Amino acid sequence: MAKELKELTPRSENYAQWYNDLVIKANLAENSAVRGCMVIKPYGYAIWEKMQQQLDRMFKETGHVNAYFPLFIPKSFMSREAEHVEGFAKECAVVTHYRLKNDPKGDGLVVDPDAKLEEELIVRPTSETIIWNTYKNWIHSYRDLPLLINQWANVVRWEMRTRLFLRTAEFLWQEGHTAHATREEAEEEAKKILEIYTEFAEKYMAMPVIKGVKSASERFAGAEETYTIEAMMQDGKALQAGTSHFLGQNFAKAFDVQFTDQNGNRDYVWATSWGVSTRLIGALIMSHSDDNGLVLPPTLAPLQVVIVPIYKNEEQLRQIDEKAEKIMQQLKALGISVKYDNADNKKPGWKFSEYELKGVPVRLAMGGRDLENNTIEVARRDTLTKETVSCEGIAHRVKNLLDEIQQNIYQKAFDFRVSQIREVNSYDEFKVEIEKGGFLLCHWDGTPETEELVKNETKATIRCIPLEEDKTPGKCMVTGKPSVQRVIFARAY
RNA sequence: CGGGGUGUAGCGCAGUCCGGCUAGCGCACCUGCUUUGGGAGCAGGGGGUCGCAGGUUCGAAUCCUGCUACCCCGACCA
Repeated sequence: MAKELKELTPRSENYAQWYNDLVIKANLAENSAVRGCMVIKPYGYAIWEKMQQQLDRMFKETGHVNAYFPLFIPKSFMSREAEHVEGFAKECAVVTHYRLKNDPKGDGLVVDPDAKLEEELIVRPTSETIIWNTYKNWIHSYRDLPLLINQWANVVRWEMRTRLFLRTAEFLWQEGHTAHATREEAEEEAKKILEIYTEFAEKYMAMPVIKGVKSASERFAGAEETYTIEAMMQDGKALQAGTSHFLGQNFAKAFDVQFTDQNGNRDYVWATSWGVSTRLIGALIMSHSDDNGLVLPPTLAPLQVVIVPIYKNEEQLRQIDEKAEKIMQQLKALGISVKYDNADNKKPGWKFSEYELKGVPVRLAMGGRDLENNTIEVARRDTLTKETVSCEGIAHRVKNLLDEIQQNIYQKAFDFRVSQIREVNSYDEFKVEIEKGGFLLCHWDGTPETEELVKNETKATIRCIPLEEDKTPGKCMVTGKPSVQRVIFARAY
């Protein structure tokens, strides 16, 4: 498999296959017995836990709290907000019965037709409806606002086509749902969350993203504005990494959530919702990995340092054990996660490959030569380079190296993205350029018709209307009509 | 739901066109010895209702019929 993996370079046409192989080989996930679902294996889940911890900290620092709402949503709730129904109806799993029984014909278990639910239950594809139905009872006065709640949960969307981490039928995520007294405050909340997602992506995932708003047709079902962070994978395709929606008063009106303000006036509350999912693990893999396997940023790596002994006999191993133990203590004292792998049923070469595959940022190796010279070999995963250094001050050296690796991984991804972004001014040029991948900055007349045309002819969509890029007006590349600013077109996952 | 493909050991596959002896290979697994600075070598061993059902035949993984599961490409999407 390792050989096959090498033949599938990250930028080849077989990129998707490479990705799946890598996920499976690195022991992150596998397909489950349930169509379109995945089993997240311990190592993959450990990465998710690191992400959760960091995000949760950031949410709490900004005044949010966690809660939990039901998995099942009465069907009638879904139909309350017209656009929301439109957006999700086609991909809902539905519970219709609550009991099985033995088949009278002896064919095993069958659904008991007598146990039909009066009202079907939807397995949540997202929780806006059931949460707003609950908020109705929680919000009466301006004193109850703002309500800033996040939920860590699983959701189900019955997608036609699935891919490990990127699009599974069931996935894990966090979804924030907030209620505010004013439009301004809700809009500010949506933007604040976008900033949190951006910081998380860039600082922790080492993945540069572009902040922007979605065009009307790509907007979340039921939202007035959808903010997004868009990342670029190593094959030049775009991946939506997180979204934050300003919902206006749509859900408040659909679920009749009103409050009384300081002046005694009744009004509907203003809402936001936002989320990131286990798709981020996919984003992490596709942003940094190479032919040797995962490359994880130190801040999210479940294991930051591994120490591998190389020995010819028991006596030598004992000596290495002793030195390694000391180094481990020093590293742990600096808050670095470290594992000493002295299992004797695998050879060093095997371990080297294994930890590279799993993306452990720094590998330390100690053998007979090192014992004599009081040295240790330091290998870094991002550059695949190694050097032999003195054991003196090794812990601080490793700590600095981890920071350097974090920085380097980000810079590499950033430089790659810069090389893959270009301005395109005519539709003919666009058709040629889009085949090369990357983000194309183009003028667009702002109409869904033009967007649709481009999508049908080139499979490229508007990833976002950037918030912080060049705002110079121009003319639409397709129709020649006026355009307020360039938008990003790309093919996406 | 339209178009293509595949079901043979835990995983990956060959064998199928052109029926034939005990169904094979690589990885993984077990045992022993030698090894250990980049996925070790040698020797031995275990593991299969060849997707399911029926048919043709002296004889079927192989031919025929029906069924079924999964994968890929499209419409859908975080």
